[in-house]
Amino acid sequence: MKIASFNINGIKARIEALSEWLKEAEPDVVVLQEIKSIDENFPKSHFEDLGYIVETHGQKSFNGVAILSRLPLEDVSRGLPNPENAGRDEADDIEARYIEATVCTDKGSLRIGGLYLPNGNPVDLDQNGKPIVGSKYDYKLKWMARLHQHAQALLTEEQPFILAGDYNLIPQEEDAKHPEKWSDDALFRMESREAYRKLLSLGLTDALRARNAEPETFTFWDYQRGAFDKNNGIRIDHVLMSPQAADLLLDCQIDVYTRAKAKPSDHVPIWIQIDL
DNA sequence: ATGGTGGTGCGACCA
Repeated sequence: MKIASFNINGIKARIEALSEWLKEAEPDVVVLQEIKSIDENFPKSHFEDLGYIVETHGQKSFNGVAILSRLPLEDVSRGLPNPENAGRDEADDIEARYIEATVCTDKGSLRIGGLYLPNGNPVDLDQNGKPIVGSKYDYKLKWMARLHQHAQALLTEEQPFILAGDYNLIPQEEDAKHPEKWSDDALFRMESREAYRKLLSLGLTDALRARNAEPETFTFWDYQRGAFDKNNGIRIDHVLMSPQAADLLLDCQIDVYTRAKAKPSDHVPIWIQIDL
């Protein structure tokens, strides 16, 4: 089974590029981020005609995630659980950033979480250097804490799962062409990286690093200043795998070539092949 | 070096 993650930066602008890549790459399941569309406006039938089931979790103008699958999906859920505020504060879930479903085959099933982690910029700190409550950076870190709790809950179920998407997170210096330029950025700051490291230390495997040790392996290049031509990129789209899922991992690749095509997203797809 | 580009949806806001 081939499973991919792709931040498309707007379904309306990317319908051609996404369709072309689906035909070339033939993934069985794709999690999409930044569909920037409400559910009603997502071109569902277009992708159904290409052989995919479509499940969306959209919102107007910003964010929005989706799952496309050639295989049957079960138990689709939208939004990340919010244990701290369950039933009391819906504000944390206004932004559509998480969708999850189980994909079933003859050999077994796999739970797939598709996520669009908050960017977190600008970084607003108080006099003590702590993120100001209610700021974008605070929202990012709190969202990461919720993701951590959710991953913990999934691990206790002992079911193979993956968490794939745009993490808006540069894990290490080697994941940026110019790491020094990112030192105060929410994508690379200490608090963000620490939260990511803690998530991994639950026992999750970074699929790309498990299969690929090549330097300068990026998934995002800014549209400005010819960033792609200079390979001035960052690795922020990740596929994390539970121990049971990681045992099935066969390959992990990044489809860099899509960034050189007409009307590209600023991100490129990352995919895994698993023995399922 | 100041978002310089690009997306959404029609005025800003987001990345």
